[in-house]
Amino acid sequence: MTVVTRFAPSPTGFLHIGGARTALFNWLYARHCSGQFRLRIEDTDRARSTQEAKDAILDGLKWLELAWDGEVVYQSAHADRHAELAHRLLAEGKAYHCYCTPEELAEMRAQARAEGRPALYDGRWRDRDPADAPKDVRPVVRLKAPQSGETVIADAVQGEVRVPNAQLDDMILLRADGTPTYMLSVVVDDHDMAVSHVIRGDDHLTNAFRQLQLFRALDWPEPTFAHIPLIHGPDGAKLSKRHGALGVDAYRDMGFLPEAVRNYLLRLGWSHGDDEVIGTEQAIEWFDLPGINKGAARFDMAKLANLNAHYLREADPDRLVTLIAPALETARGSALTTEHRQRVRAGLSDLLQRAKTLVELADMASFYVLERPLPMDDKAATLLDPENRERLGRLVRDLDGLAAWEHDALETVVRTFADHEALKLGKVAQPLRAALTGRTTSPGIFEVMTVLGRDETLARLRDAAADAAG
RNA sequence: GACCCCAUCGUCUAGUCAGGUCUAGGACGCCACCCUUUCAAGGUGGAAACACGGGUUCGAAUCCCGUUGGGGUCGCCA
Repeated sequence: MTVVTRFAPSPTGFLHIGGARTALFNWLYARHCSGQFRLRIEDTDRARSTQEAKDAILDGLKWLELAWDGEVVYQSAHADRHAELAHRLLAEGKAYHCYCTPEELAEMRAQARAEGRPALYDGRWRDRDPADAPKDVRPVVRLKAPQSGETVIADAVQGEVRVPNAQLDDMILLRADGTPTYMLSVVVDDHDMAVSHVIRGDDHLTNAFRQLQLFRALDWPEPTFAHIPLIHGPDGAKLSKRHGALGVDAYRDMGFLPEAVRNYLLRLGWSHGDDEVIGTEQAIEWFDLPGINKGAARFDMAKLANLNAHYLREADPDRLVTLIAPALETARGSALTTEHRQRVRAGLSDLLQRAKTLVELADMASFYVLERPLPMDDKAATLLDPENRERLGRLVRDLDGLAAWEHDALETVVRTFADHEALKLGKVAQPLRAALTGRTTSPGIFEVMTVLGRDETLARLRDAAADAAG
């Protein structure tokens, strides 16, 4: 049997982090089984579905590099097919018309609740004579679900879960206006798309029982269900916008790499022994449904950042330069020259030991491409007092005479200079750093001088020294 | 309220199904020290958990029951 999984979001908002994980698990499982990963947009609620949301979902999946197989299926396109099956059920006596008004239903629920009973439809039109039908009410179509016994799901993640059928009422298949409901559409589409494994958030677990009843009424083979736990916020409550229910685009903007997000999401609720860093190929090989935990996991930005730092260091340097180039151009206010790119490229490995995100990387790299005179942050400006500026002026003369502009030679000159001034190296290195980078923290100062090159280094130092004179 | 699910360091988790090898392992974060021109990175070390109560058993983190806590679902939404 070919494994077919699907990711089926409703286009009512962005692709949030929980949805991204659901998509990842479906993608991974399909790849692991050499099967198919399909994408279906559940846009049957036309009032709430938007084009922006559809674009955001597609863009999010592309950014995460979770490619789907075949064409995107839009559920709304199959409404006729869905309705047709409801009519088939009606003709077979497996469904019936219900003439309850919304008000009547609300009253029914309120009363059931008040009496401590489950808030369900009581099936009052199930076996009633159609001749009783009121002329002024358009009926909905409900499934004639089993009333006794229990429905059992052998869930690949949750295990065997059973619910008494008395807890499940006759769900609506077709609304009063004749359009299909989600419950009907999902089952028909999953069948028509030959979906073999339904992997989704466990907020759908209770829906699964009703869907199973529908599959049976239709005499269709049942898919395997796998309900994965939801992701919670750091405080244990449902993930909200406040702590991470952001669109995946927000994570991209925060400077995370898609491979890092994938690895993080994979480890959230799934594990393979003590392995933490799991690349995509490895993930495809190892991923399986039984490894998924049943409990909800909390989202932890610090761990994502740690993983991101790891993938940043493993990433192709040229790719990183390309990724941070826009931010660097914004910082300097104009396009980057080839020399700028080369400088950033040369300084990258050192920068990478300090950055956890692309945003941090771009920020730390900015001094390599900024135009003179270099802007100084407060601490750097304070450090460059008249005494230190004059000292830098003297250092420029020693540096200017240097034959080879290399790391070790530069270090020798600066150390010797510090000795002559009877200072510890740090007393010279810090002002030097301020003059060269505009900040008090940066990669190793000799590394900076090497990457900046003789001309730019001396020019920046003269800028600082000149201020002492003026 | 009804139904369903879950419960190991602050967090993600290994171990649970097939009880002993667990004075409970790893990772992130945190703390200390080392390294050091700053900040990091790196190295070394450390604090930190089986929710609680009953059983079953020679023996329970592991099995059973209960309690508590958390989550999910109860729409002519998806």
